[in-house]
Amino acid sequence: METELVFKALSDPNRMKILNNLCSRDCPCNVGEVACCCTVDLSVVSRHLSILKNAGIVAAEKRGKEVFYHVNRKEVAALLRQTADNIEKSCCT
Amino acid sequence: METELVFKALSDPNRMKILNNLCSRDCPCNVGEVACCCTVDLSVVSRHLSILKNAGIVAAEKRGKEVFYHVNRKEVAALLRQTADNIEKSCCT
DNA sequence: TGTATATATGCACAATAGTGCAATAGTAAT
DNA sequence: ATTACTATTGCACTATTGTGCATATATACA
Repeated sequence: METELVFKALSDPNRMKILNNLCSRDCPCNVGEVACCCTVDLSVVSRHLSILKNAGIVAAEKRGKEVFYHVNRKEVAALLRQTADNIEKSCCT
Repeated sequence: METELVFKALSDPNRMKILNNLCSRDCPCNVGEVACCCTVDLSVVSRHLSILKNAGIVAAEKRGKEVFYHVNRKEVAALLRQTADNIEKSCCT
């Protein structure tokens, strides 16, 4: 999980909406459900999810014809806290 | 201090280098010292610093003809920890 | 005043990233 | 096999962003 990829992934408004949407749910949800939170095309949401997945922020699980996404809560939180610690100390990587 | 601005600011490799450089120092330093860490033009570094400042990540203080920058360590760390908490709970804003 | 130094900004250009539409791949049911 | 549905990808287009050079601004000093 690379810090810079994570920050890059979190730097787009629609991806933040998507992440918020995913975070607010208890269960994984499919692309259609994720897409409800923003007005862009479903294909765009799919791409954003792929970026978030590539950054390690979310994970995907295929079930039938649907793909269910959920947030890697612990991992993302840990990375952010680690970065916070580093910034308070000396370096930020 | 807006979360999205902060993440956007942290999503560029040169700005991360700059932040690392600034973080690794005890004292504020001027643009020239900051610029040592990356190969881009000094004017580019100046712009990156302005983006970081605009995001609230660093602060500037003018002394004579130089401008000294330092990291707002506590504030940035607090924001990252807050975001981490939110992600672990329900929403991510 | 003139000159040197430090930083910021205007401008043009290249590279990157976000978007919508159409087409494709994969799966399930008829 | 065909149809219906979900998700992804190719493509073209637009918008945004990073960059270097030249110029401007600000300060200090001779």
